[in-house]
Amino acid sequence: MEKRTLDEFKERCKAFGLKITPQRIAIYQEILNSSNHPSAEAIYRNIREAHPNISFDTVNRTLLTLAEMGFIQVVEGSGDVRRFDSNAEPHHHLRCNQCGAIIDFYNRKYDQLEIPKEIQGKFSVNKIRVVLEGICSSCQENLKE
Amino acid sequence: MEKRTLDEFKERCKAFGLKITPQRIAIYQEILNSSNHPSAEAIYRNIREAHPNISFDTVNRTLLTLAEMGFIQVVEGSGDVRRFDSNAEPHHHLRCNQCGAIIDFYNRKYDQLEIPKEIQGKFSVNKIRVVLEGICSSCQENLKE
DNA sequence: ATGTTTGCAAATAGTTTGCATCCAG
DNA sequence: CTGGATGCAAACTATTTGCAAACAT
Repeated sequence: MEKRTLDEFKERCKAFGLKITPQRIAIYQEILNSSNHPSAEAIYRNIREAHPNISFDTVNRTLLTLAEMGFIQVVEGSGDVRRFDSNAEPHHHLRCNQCGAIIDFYNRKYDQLEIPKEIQGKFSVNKIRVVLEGICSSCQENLKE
Repeated sequence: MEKRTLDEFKERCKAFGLKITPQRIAIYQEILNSSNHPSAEAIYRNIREAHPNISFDTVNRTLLTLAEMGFIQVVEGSGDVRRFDSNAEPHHHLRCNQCGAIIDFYNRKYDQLEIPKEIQGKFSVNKIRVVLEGICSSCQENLKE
């Protein structure tokens, strides 16, 4: 379990050539406190209480930067245009982080994954989907060049 | 494997109280041909070739309707506002189809799922994520009322 | 000093809504 | 006929871009 300290954050910023600004620190602290999956707007609202002068753009841009650094993640697919899947059968997805392609695949084992006990009863599951993220073959080709 | 015929589509429309219009049929045929995961815009462009008078709104609205019918799916999360996940550790998601909540959970077994042989080599996987879709406990409560 | 970051404003993109007209049932 | 569906336009919402001023290094 990697530890998440302010110092570690500063180190990482340096490693990425990013300056340490009060705004970045405020955003860093806010996002670590949020246990749900907030939008930029929600984070902005919270931060404003302590930092009334911060702008929404800074929050939004910084979150995107933090995601690039790998400090946080963007919840899959959100923010993109809506895409439809003509395949109504149960199936799983390969997702290319480079080009954004989504490739369907089928797998019996994945369809039949066991639902963890902690979840049974609390949450009623009606679909299991496995998403494998990575780099598709054509992007791998392109990266070689 | 359920079969996808025009007749079956018409049946389903009737079952949902939806009228059978030339536009619906065109959209139905187009979406079945698309093996990738198109946006409404992309489907609209394709349909226009054969049906130059169709409007984008009709395409978009019909796709949403087809998704409600369960005829097609919407790719997870897409079209929503962007949401961030402060948790950079590998973890999995519970997704409530009612209220849209995303709940993190951890599971060792899921982290270590075997990558299907067909995929190894073709696609380089660097993250495995399991998404369990269903209804969260608080929405289950609300539905009882 | 200087190059990045910020805050503001404007532009863009995507989605949704309202409504008059049209058409399937 | 009649209610749902369509097409157009306008309204919204979210996201991105450009740029001058401010700031970290």
